[in-house]
Amino acid sequence: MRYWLIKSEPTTYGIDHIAKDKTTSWGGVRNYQARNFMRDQMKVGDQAFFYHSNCEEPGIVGIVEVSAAAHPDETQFDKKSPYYDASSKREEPRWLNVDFKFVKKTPLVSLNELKKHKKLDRMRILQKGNRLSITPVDPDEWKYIVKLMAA
DNA sequence: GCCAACGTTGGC
DNA sequence: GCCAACGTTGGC
Repeated sequence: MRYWLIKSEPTTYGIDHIAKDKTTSWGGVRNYQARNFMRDQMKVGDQAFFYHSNCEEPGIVGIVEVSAAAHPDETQFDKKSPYYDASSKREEPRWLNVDFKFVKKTPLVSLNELKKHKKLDRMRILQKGNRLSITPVDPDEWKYIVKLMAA
Protein backbone atom coordinates (compact mmCIF):
# COMPACT_ATOMS: atom_id res chain seq x y z
CA MET A 1 0.00 0.00 0.00
CA ARG A 2 1.33 3.35 -1.08
CA TYR A 3 0.70 6.97 -0.24
CA TRP A 4 0.16 9.84 -2.65
CA LEU A 5 -0.54 13.51 -2.94
CA ILE A 6 -3.01 14.75 -5.53
CA LYS A 7 -3.46 18.38 -6.47
CA SER A 8 -6.62 20.12 -7.47
CA GLU A 9 -7.82 23.66 -7.72
CA PRO A 10 -10.55 24.27 -5.15
CA THR A 11 -12.57 26.38 -7.58
CA THR A 12 -12.53 23.57 -10.14
CA TYR A 13 -12.87 20.51 -7.93
CA GLY A 14 -12.01 20.91 -4.27
CA ILE A 15 -12.33 18.87 -1.10
CA ASP A 16 -15.93 19.99 -0.64
CA HIS A 17 -16.83 18.65 -4.07
CA ILE A 18 -15.52 15.18 -3.32
CA ALA A 19 -16.99 15.29 0.20
CA LYS A 20 -20.36 15.76 -1.46
CA ASP A 21 -19.83 13.31 -4.34
CA LYS A 22 -18.34 10.60 -2.07
CA THR A 23 -16.43 9.14 -5.01
CA THR A 24 -15.10 10.64 -8.20
CA SER A 25 -13.34 9.57 -11.36
CA TRP A 26 -9.98 11.37 -11.48
CA GLY A 27 -10.21 12.10 -15.19
CA GLY A 28 -8.56 14.82 -17.20
CA VAL A 29 -4.97 14.09 -16.22
CA ARG A 30 -2.91 14.77 -19.34
CA ASN A 31 0.59 14.17 -18.13
CA TYR A 32 2.36 10.90 -18.79
CA GLN A 33 4.19 10.69 -15.48
CA ALA A 34 0.99 11.21 -13.54
CA ARG A 35 -0.84 8.74 -15.76
CA ASN A 36 1.86 6.13 -15.21
CA PHE A 37 1.61 6.50 -11.45
CA MET A 38 -2.13 5.77 -11.69
CA ARG A 39 -1.72 2.97 -14.20
CA ASP A 40 1.27 1.17 -12.75
CA GLN A 41 1.38 1.84 -9.07
CA MET A 42 -1.95 2.88 -7.60
CA LYS A 43 -3.91 0.12 -5.93
CA VAL A 44 -7.34 0.09 -4.40
CA GLY A 45 -6.88 1.11 -0.77
CA ASP A 46 -3.94 3.45 -1.37
CA GLN A 47 -4.43 6.74 0.40
CA ALA A 48 -3.73 10.24 -0.84
CA PHE A 49 -3.51 13.71 0.59
CA PHE A 50 -5.89 16.05 -1.21
CA TYR A 51 -4.04 19.29 -1.93
CA HIS A 52 -5.52 22.63 -2.96
CA SER A 53 -3.35 24.42 -5.51
CA ASN A 54 -3.49 27.79 -7.24
CA CYS A 55 -5.53 29.40 -4.50
CA GLU A 56 -5.31 31.73 -1.54
CA GLU A 57 -4.08 29.10 0.91
CA PRO A 58 -2.36 26.26 -0.91
CA GLY A 59 -2.00 23.13 1.19
CA ILE A 60 -3.34 19.77 2.25
CA VAL A 61 -7.00 19.82 3.18
CA GLY A 62 -8.09 16.19 3.31
CA ILE A 63 -7.53 12.51 2.73
CA VAL A 64 -8.98 10.34 -0.03
CA GLU A 65 -8.58 6.70 -0.98
CA VAL A 66 -8.25 4.84 -4.27
CA SER A 67 -11.59 3.10 -4.84
CA ALA A 68 -11.04 1.77 -8.37
CA ALA A 69 -7.90 0.84 -10.25
CA ALA A 70 -6.91 2.59 -13.47
CA HIS A 71 -9.45 2.45 -16.30
CA PRO A 72 -9.81 4.42 -19.55
CA ASP A 73 -10.53 8.11 -18.96
CA GLU A 74 -13.94 8.78 -20.51
CA THR A 75 -13.27 12.48 -21.01
CA GLN A 76 -10.73 11.75 -23.75
CA PHE A 77 -13.54 10.46 -26.02
CA ASP A 78 -15.98 13.25 -25.22
CA LYS A 79 -15.87 15.90 -27.92
CA LYS A 80 -17.51 18.39 -25.61
CA SER A 81 -14.96 17.91 -22.85
CA PRO A 82 -12.00 20.26 -22.47
CA TYR A 83 -9.97 17.06 -22.05
CA TYR A 84 -11.04 15.61 -25.40
CA ASP A 85 -8.12 14.00 -27.23
CA ALA A 86 -8.81 13.39 -30.91
CA SER A 87 -5.76 11.20 -31.31
CA SER A 88 -6.79 8.68 -28.68
CA LYS A 89 -8.67 5.62 -29.90
CA ARG A 90 -11.14 3.50 -27.98
CA GLU A 91 -9.23 0.34 -28.87
CA GLU A 92 -6.08 1.91 -27.50
CA PRO A 93 -6.88 4.60 -24.96
CA ARG A 94 -4.03 6.93 -24.25
CA TRP A 95 -5.31 8.23 -20.92
CA LEU A 96 -6.30 6.30 -17.85
CA ASN A 97 -7.42 7.30 -14.41
CA VAL A 98 -8.28 5.81 -11.05
CA ASP A 99 -11.31 6.66 -8.91
CA PHE A 100 -11.03 8.22 -5.48
CA LYS A 101 -13.41 8.08 -2.56
CA PHE A 102 -13.67 10.69 0.12
CA VAL A 103 -12.20 9.72 3.49
CA LYS A 104 -12.13 12.92 5.51
CA LYS A 105 -11.38 16.56 5.67
CA THR A 106 -8.37 17.49 7.75
CA PRO A 107 -7.13 20.69 9.33
CA LEU A 108 -5.25 22.70 6.71
CA VAL A 109 -1.55 21.89 6.50
CA SER A 110 -0.44 24.80 4.40
CA LEU A 111 2.41 24.82 1.94
CA ASN A 112 4.18 27.29 4.24
CA GLU A 113 3.79 24.88 7.14
CA LEU A 114 5.14 21.95 5.11
CA LYS A 115 8.18 24.03 4.18
CA LYS A 116 9.08 24.54 7.83
CA HIS A 117 9.81 20.87 8.46
CA LYS A 118 13.23 19.52 7.71
CA LYS A 119 11.79 15.99 7.61
CA LEU A 120 9.64 16.91 4.64
CA ASP A 121 12.11 18.81 2.51
CA ARG A 122 12.46 15.96 0.02
CA MET A 123 8.78 15.97 -0.89
CA ARG A 124 8.15 16.52 -4.59
CA ILE A 125 5.56 19.15 -3.81
CA LEU A 126 8.22 21.29 -2.14
CA GLN A 127 10.75 21.17 -4.95
CA LYS A 128 11.06 24.33 -6.95
CA GLY A 129 9.13 24.30 -10.19
CA ASN A 130 7.31 21.08 -9.47
CA ARG A 131 4.07 20.92 -11.40
CA LEU A 132 3.27 17.24 -11.31
CA SER A 133 -0.32 16.82 -10.13
CA ILE A 134 0.18 13.34 -8.67
CA THR A 135 3.24 12.54 -6.58
CA PRO A 136 4.23 9.64 -4.31
CA VAL A 137 4.51 10.36 -0.60
CA ASP A 138 6.96 8.47 1.55
CA PRO A 139 5.33 6.46 4.39
CA ASP A 140 7.47 8.34 6.92
CA GLU A 141 6.42 11.66 5.43
CA TRP A 142 2.79 10.53 5.52
CA LYS A 143 2.96 9.63 9.21
CA TYR A 144 4.76 12.84 10.01
CA ILE A 145 2.09 14.96 8.31
CA VAL A 146 -0.75 13.01 9.92
CA LYS A 147 0.84 13.83 13.28
CA LEU A 148 0.97 17.50 12.35
CA MET A 149 -2.76 17.35 11.69
CA ALA A 150 -3.44 15.86 15.10
CA ALA A 151 -1.30 18.40 16.91
C1' DG B 1 -1.11 39.84 -12.95
C1' DC B 2 3.67 38.28 -13.15
C1' DC B 3 6.95 35.05 -14.15
C1' DA B 4 9.93 30.84 -13.50
C1' DA B 5 9.87 26.10 -14.44
C1' DC B 6 8.46 22.54 -16.99
C1' DG B 7 6.30 19.47 -20.82
C1' DT B 8 5.01 19.23 -25.56
C1' DT B 9 5.15 20.35 -30.34
C1' DG B 10 7.01 20.80 -34.76
C1' DG B 11 10.46 22.53 -38.13
C1' DC B 12 14.73 21.30 -39.67
C1' DG C 1 17.32 13.76 -32.78
C1' DC C 2 17.91 18.63 -31.63
C1' DC C 3 16.06 22.67 -29.86
C1' DA C 4 13.32 27.01 -30.11
C1' DA C 5 8.77 28.34 -29.46
C1' DC C 6 4.77 27.86 -27.16
C1' DG C 7 1.27 26.69 -23.59
C1' DT C 8 0.38 25.50 -18.84
C1' DT C 9 1.07 25.31 -13.91
C1' DG C 10 1.08 27.39 -9.64
C1' DG C 11 3.32 30.26 -6.02
C1' DC C 12 3.64 34.83 -4.98
